[in-house]
Amino acid sequence: MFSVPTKTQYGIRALVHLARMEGSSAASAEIAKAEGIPPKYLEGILGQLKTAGLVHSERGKNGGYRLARSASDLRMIEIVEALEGEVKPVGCLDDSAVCAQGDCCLPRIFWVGLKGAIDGYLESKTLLDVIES
Amino acid sequence: MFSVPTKTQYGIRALVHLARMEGSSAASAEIAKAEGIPPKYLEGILGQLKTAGLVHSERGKNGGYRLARSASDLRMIEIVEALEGEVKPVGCLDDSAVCAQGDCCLPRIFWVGLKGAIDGYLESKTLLDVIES
DNA sequence: GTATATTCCTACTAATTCCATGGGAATACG
DNA sequence: CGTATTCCCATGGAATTAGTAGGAATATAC
Ligand code: FES
Ligand code: FES
Repeated sequence: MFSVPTKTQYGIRALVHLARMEGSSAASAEIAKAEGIPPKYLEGILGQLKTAGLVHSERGKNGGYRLARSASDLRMIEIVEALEGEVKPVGCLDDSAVCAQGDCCLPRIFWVGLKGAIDGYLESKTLLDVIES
Repeated sequence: MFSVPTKTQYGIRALVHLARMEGSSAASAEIAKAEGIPPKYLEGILGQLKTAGLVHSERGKNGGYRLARSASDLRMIEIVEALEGEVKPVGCLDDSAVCAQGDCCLPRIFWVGLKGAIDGYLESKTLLDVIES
């Protein structure tokens, strides 16, 4: 239950790798080899992280990726949301017209609480916390 | 991200329904109709809940299902685990020989923490809490 | 300016998991 | 016996996830 897609696991491992480079950049293929991630797959993952503004990239020879901010300023929830979208246990979180209960569905309140518990944890941790734990 | 399978949503709705019956039993088809759940699918779900010991059943005419315990003594984590298995964000939670980091993988500590946050919430809530929220 | 290393883009395939449905056997009641 | 119900097993379709493939664009080095 609640298994995390490989995409997110790979993404975090890649960012951990970058965070340890102390500002210098690393090529996608280099990270892939070091971390045991399928190279072509990682390219796409880093692309998503770039779109979200979490990493910067330079192309051409000697190009590569580096963190857009310091690891201490990068919350884990940003990474998760960049790769998989918002935490949303059930589709009806916003949409109250779905369920038999109609207006005030009891289970929904429970799910909202679960989202809060997960979001709270992910917001409380930074990439630096992960590296130094 | 972290979407909950319909099976679990249906299972919880069914248990909420049973909890409101004040001890008397309800047939699977009856619950399915009232809650808008595919009838044949619900049969299987209730079967799992029975195997886990959360509900009792009687078959034959006038048979049906009822809660095995009072709603206040039924933790939500028991329901989730009965239907989907243990909360396990990544496959390598136990198994330390998976990742490139080898022995002490940093991301793993992060995932263990996430499991703790989710489990903590699910353990803190009972079926009665859901009904009375 | 040519060779090379790299990101970037789009499309495709393969594998896995999720979501049910179907048919009927076993059981209980009256 | 007839009916209502749980129970068991197998199957199929849909959706999501995981990974591949090929090559265009761009920067550097010589
Ligand atoms: S609105 Fe989501 S379960 Fe009722
Ligand atoms: S052991 Fe799970 S990511 Fe390293």
